[in-house]
Amino acid sequence: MNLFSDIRALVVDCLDALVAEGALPEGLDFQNVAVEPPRDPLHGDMATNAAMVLAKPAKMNPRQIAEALAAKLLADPRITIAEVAGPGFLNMRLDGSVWQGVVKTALSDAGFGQSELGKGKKVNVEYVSANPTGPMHVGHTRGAVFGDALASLLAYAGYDVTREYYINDGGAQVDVLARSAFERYREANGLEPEIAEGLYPGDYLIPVGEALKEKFGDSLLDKPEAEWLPEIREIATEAMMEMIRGDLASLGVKMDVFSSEKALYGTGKIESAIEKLRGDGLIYEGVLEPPKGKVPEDWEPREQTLFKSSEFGDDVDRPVKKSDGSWTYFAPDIAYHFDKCERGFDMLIDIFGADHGGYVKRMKAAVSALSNNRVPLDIKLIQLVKLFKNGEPFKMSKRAGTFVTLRDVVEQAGADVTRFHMLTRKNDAPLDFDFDKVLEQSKDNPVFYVQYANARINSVVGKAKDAGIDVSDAALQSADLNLASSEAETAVAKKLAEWPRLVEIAAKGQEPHRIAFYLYELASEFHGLWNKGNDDTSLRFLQDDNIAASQAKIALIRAVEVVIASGLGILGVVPAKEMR
RNA sequence: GCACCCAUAGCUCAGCUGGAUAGAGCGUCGCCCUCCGAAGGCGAAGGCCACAGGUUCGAAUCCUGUUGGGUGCGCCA
Repeated sequence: MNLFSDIRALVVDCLDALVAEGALPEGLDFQNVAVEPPRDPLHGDMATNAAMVLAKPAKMNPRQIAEALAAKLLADPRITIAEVAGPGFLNMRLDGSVWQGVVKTALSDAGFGQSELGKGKKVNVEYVSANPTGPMHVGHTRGAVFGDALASLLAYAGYDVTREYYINDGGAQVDVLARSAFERYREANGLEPEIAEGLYPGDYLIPVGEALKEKFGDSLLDKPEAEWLPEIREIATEAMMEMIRGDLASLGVKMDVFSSEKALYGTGKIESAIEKLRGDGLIYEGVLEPPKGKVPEDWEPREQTLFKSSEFGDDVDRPVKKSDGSWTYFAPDIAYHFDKCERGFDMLIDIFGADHGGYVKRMKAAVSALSNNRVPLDIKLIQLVKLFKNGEPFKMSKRAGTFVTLRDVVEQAGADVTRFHMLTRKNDAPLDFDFDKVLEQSKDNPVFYVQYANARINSVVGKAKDAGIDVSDAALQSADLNLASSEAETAVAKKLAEWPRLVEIAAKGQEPHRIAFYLYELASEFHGLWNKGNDDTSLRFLQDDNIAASQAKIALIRAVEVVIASGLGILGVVPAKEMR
C-alpha cells in the first residue's frame, strides 16, 4: 500500500475521464504526472503537477486543466479539498479516514512499506570482497554496511537479491601471504622470523604459524619455497577467510555466496570469457600509449593482449595479460562477471572503495560486452571513513600499531551504532566517525534519537499493559482512531504514510541513507507529539479512565514502532527496547 | 595532461532523478519539567545553493565552460 501511488492512480483516472469527455485532447502522455508531498504542509497533503505538465502538449491554460481536474478529484471521498495554486499546482487535502487507514494498515499488514518495484528481478550485490590477507579494517566496514543495507533495501523493494563476496585468492598477494605465514611458522619453531619489506607483518599470522607447526612440525623448514608455498597458501588463505567471516559476523553481515578467484583458474573459465570477447572482435594484440603528464619512469612500449573497452566508453583499451603472459587482475574479474551474467542475474551491483574508481569504466565495458548489453552493472563507490576520537583526527598507522580494524570499531561502538552511523551519509561522500560522538546519547546523534523513540514507545506500551489495557494487535487494530485524530497525531500518521513511497525512492536511487534520514524524521515527529503531551494532557498516550482513547493513541505509536522496526531492519540495526 | 566524484547556514550534512518562500542537527540567543523517560520540546537569528552562461512554464537539481578540493591513470589487487 502506497498512498501516493494510490492517489496518483486516481489523478490519472480523472485525467482519462476528462479525455473521454473531450475536456482534454486525446493522446496525452501522463508519464510525467507526479503526486508528491508539497514542501510546505500548509499547501496541503499532496500536490500534483499534472496541469503544468500537460498544459503544453494539450495546448491549454494550466489553470483551466487544473480546475477541471479538481472538480473530478473532489468526487472521490478521499479528497476533501482540491485547489489550484501557484503556477498551476493542484493541492489536495485528504480525509482523516485516509490517515487512519494508514495506521491500521501498518498494524495489520506485516508488509507495510514493502514494494513490488523490483518485480522479482534477480540482482547480485557484490560487496566487501576484501583480500584474504588480513583482518578487515574500517574502510571495509563501511563498504560492508552499505552493501548489506543496499541488499536488504532492494529485497524489501521486491528484488530477488543475492549477496556475494569475491575472494581475491588468485593473485600475487596470496603468495605474499604464504611467505609471511611461513616466517611465522619459522618463528613457531623457535627461529627468528624475517619479515622482509613487502611481507605482511601483522600479529594475526602468528596463530597461523603455530597451526602450521602443529601440522608439519619442523619438516618444512629446510624445504625450498616451491615445495611448501601452494599448501601454505591454501591454509593461510582459509585461515584469513575464517577471520573475515568472523569479522562480518560481528557486524551482522551474512553472505549468500563466496566466489573464489582461484577457482576460476584451470577451469577454462577465464579462457572462455576472453574467447567470447575475442569472438566479438574485442580482443587484440597492441601497444598502449604512455599516460599523458605523469609518465612512469620505467615506461617502455610493449605489445600486450588488450580488451577494446574504449568501444564501450572507457578512455583507453585495457590489458588482460601481463608481459610475462600471465593474466592481469582484470582477466579473472572479466571471467567472474561473465559467470555472474551466465547465472541469470538481471542486474549486477558492485560495491568498490573509492580508490578503485579508475576501474569502473572498464568493468562496465566488460559487462556490456559479455552480456551483449543485457545486464546493467552499477558500481557504487564508497568514500573514505575519517576516524576521530574526542573531535581529534585519529591517525592510522600500521607501523605504530594504531591500525584500526573492523573488530576495534565494533568492540568500541557496537554493531548497531556502527551500522546506523555509517548509513547517515551518502556512499559517495566522505564520512566522519568519531568514537565518542557515535556513543553520545543526545539529539545530534541520530542513532540514539531513533532508538530513544522506540524505547519510549515500549515504555508507554508497558505502562498501558500494567494498567490493564488490552494492547494486543487485535485490540489495537479495532481501536477507534477518531480518538487519536488531532492535528498533532495526524501529523505522525502522515509521516507514516510516506514510508512506502520512501522505500521506493531509496531503492530506485540505491540510497539506503534515505532510510536513516527518514527514521530520524519519523522519530522527530514522534518526540514532538510526546512533548506536546507535556502541555496538553489530551495528547498523552495514556488517558486516565478512557481505555478506548488510550488504545487509539497506542495504536498510532505502535504503528510508529512497526515502521521503525522495518527501517532499522533494512539498515541491519536491532531496535532498542530500552536505553541504558 | 586525461577521467571519475565533490562544492548548499559559522560547523557537519539532507534536499524525494526539474517544482511553490532551499531544510535538519550542532553552535549562538530566548522560552518550557509538582506532568506517560527534559538523554527531550518550542521559537529567533543565520543563504549570491562555488562562479559565469545555456535548456523551459519553472534549475541547488539537467548541459557547457571557469575556479577550488578528493581519487585514479600498463606488467598491484
